[in-house]
Amino acid sequence: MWPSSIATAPVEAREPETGGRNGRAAAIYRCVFDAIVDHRLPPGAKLIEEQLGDLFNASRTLVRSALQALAHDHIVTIERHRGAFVAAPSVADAQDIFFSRRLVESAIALEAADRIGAAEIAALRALLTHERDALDRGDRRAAIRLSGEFHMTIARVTGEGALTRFLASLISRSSLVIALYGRGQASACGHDEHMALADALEAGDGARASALMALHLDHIVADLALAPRDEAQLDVVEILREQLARP
Amino acid sequence: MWPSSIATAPVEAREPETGGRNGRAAAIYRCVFDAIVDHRLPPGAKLIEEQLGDLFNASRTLVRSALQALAHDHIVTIERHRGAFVAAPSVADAQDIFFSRRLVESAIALEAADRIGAAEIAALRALLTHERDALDRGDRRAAIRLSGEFHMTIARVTGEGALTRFLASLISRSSLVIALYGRGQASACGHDEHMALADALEAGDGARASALMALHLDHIVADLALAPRDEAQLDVVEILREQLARP
DNA sequence: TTCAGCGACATTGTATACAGAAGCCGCTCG
DNA sequence: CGAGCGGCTTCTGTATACAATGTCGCTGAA
Repeated sequence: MWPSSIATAPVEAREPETGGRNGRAAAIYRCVFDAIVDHRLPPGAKLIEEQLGDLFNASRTLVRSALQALAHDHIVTIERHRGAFVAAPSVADAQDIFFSRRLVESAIALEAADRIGAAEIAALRALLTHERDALDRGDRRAAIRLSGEFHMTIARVTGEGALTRFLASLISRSSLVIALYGRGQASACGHDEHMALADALEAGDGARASALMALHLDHIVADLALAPRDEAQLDVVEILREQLARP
Repeated sequence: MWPSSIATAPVEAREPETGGRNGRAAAIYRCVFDAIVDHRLPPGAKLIEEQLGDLFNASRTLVRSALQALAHDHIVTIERHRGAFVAAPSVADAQDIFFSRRLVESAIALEAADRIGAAEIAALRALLTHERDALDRGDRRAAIRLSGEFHMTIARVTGEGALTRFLASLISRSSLVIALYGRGQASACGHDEHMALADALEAGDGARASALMALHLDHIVADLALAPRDEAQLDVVEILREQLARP
């Protein structure tokens, strides 16, 4: 009675998740989003409405709309009467992001191992090849993007829906975390683990895939330099506070 | 030990998640949000900007900001040049929402069993008492809200972060699904299962809690009347499509 | 009676104007 | 010479005006 297409139909294919806005605002959203995720706009960078408006030949109205959507995704922070800035996740935020990813992605891996098909395996292998290339030629930017693609490809095996979108949001925030706390090439370098993950998925071994995924994310977070930034300034405050507390 | 006010506290007390907006827009957001989740505004209801603006003594600017935030949460649908409507999740959306909840919440239950403390157990028990009361006096609205609170309380054992917010969003969308597809008292009626869940958590039996959670959510979805609404119209389209495909 | 065409109305999309807050810079005074 | 302060500038917050577009009802003819 009900066509089977319902099961596989994308839950929301049309909307690029800009907060419901259309065309022009979405373009601004996407452009700024890409710039941030690609580390062309660093955390903390100020995003001035009129500036962006001039750049996109749009009024502040549209720019604000895009900025609000970005703020909703925690990619941008809006401070009252101060403006919008590229988000700078705190250490606690970073831990939260990876805690969430660990929980969600290990469950996804378990699920995906049962459902994954040949085409998807092939897609994963292709991504791994590109990732290898990017690492070989030292293209950090591409490596990070491909790593995200890899994780998203696994997630999409379970369908395109709320969960996938949530993970996409976590992955883009991860990019910010890496920009802030990543050191050297460590963070993009789960390449071997990615391969092991693809193997486990291909073997249909959900339990192993799930465990590998958890481990992989643990390693990423372990490789971060999770110390608070702005040490100098923070230290001043801390030192003064300690000084005052002393008898 | 635990103030009873918790029972009536909104699902998401701290951050109204309005896309970073402040004060007035957040108030509009919250008011409309509550009205929708409490089934005072039915799915499909049109939300006219100027109307809401008059109601809140605010200009359309603020109303739009709130509506966009709601749209981002998929509580409201914005159609270009047509306006904003209370979202009416499709059958596929409903399945997606509960698939996501099942995956996330069973993992959360596993985690929470290890971390839950006496105070949190007590909070769960208190919620169950209130839920019992609500069911006894046939207060469907309260029962649904308390059920959501119960799930959120478990989630909060694992911390307050992205994951908790995501679940809050899924739970509010569940409320819409129940409004559309819920039949009788079935959907609010996981009361016994909630109790078993609390027991498992108290016993620290993560595996059992996780399994119970998955089962519980399966039961909720099984109790929905997941048939497409607007059957007449859809049938016409379907029939014509079949007609055309015929040789 | 029904349906197509058309036009007025209602509602949203976008731009802009104005007000208010926060930060900055130079000025003055100790 | 340095610190405190007041005006100025810049940017955001909100309202409103105008343009674009969809909706609905009316009219007229088949």
